[in-house]
Amino acid sequence: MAPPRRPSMGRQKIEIRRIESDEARQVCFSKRRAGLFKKASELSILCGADVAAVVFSPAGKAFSFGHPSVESIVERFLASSSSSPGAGGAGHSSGGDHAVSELNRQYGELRAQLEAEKKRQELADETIRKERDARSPAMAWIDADLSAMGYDDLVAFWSALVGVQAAVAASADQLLREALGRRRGRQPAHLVGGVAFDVGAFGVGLPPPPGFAGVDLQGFRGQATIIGPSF
Amino acid sequence: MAPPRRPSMGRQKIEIRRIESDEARQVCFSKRRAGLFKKASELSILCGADVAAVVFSPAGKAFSFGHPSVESIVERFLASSSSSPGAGGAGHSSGGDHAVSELNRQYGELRAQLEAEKKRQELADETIRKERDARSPAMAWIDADLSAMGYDDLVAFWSALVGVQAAVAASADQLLREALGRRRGRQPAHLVGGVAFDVGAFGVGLPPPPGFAGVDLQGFRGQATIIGPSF
DNA sequence: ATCTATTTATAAAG
DNA sequence: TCTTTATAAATAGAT
Repeated sequence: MAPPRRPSMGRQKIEIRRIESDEARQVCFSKRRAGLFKKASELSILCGADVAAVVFSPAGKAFSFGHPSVESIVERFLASSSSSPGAGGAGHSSGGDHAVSELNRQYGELRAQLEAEKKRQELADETIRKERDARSPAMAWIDADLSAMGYDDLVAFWSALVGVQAAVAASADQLLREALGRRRGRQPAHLVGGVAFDVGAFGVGLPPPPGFAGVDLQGFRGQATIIGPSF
Repeated sequence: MAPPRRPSMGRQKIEIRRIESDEARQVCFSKRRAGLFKKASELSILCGADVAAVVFSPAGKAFSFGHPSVESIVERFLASSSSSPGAGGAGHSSGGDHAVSELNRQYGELRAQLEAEKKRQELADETIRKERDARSPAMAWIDADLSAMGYDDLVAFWSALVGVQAAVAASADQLLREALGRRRGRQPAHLVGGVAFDVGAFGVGLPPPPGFAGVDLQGFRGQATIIGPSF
């Protein structure tokens, strides 16, 4: 039986030297240009750095990425390296048909830049979406770094929990009342003037319900996260 | 026999968003700046392209790579983008005027699109920043949509809160024990074998502490948000 | 700075 | 230029 030939030889190691084949070079240029801009974008986002990258294809077509913009970075760069005053504007005479190719160059460059922006945009939108999802799904039950809290913080947190419990109780009470009120009958005597959802009925000492029972705090160095059932 | 502990957890996946830790951000910046410049260099060699990359660290320090030189690329870039396309006029005979004006039209369109994208981007970034600020201030104490919860949900939530309180109590207890243990003296008799942070000491019926007292649930149609003191 | 386990980037091929 | 696949390269986390 013939060895089931791999559908691809996968990525092969290549020497870093000029690619001779025109086509292969063009393909590589496209891929790596995109890769470079992606890296530049990631660097700017991850580290809050200002980054600009400008690439001229062998054919003379310009592509660029810049955050916040190529111009601002270039300006800053020139200003900071102003030590050589002579570097300024070599008088270049704009040649005849040069204008058209120039226009083409700018067009291609803009298009590339726009693509980069769109990618960035998608990332931002994705981030917003994710964060919103993470926040609401009915409730991010609790996400506290207990191990990092000092005693005072813990006491404060405790107090807050008590407050929240009161709110929950009140809400449940309201719900019960409404439900009971909808039935025509008179309300049970033991509810009149009281709360239907008795706060006192749940002792603090009660064992936590399944799923919340074991909150291992010992040896927990990161976030102590307690996730409740998804509503 | 102990599992032969991995000497490293290896590279972990990370979200592409600002690294909060100053140190981690600095380390990442160094590594990725080097990576970016290497990629730029490879692109220029493999494809015979002219490439420039300029990076400003968050601290404002400039780094750059350029082939053949940053200045030459920048100059070329500025020359390309300074003149409004088509304005350069020089009488070039090639290509009909129609092609040029069409190119101009597309160019303008793209430029407008790009600007729109950038505005959009700023908005998105702003949104993310705001939402993160709003969320983190040590902890978004509780952010639950109580009014949307059914009775069962409320009961479940209540149970969760009880569980969290137990965790908080245990954490506080641990803290107290450690604090007491560090003093050389014998531990007070009333603590031996018990919990230093007495769960029972805080009745559920306690009035909520200032700032948590009034959680108006009646007539609340959106999210019931309770924000605690900033730690 | 150095070392790994992994994630990413990308060379080949379709 | 997209997609897929296999593999080289980059790099997050820890030391």
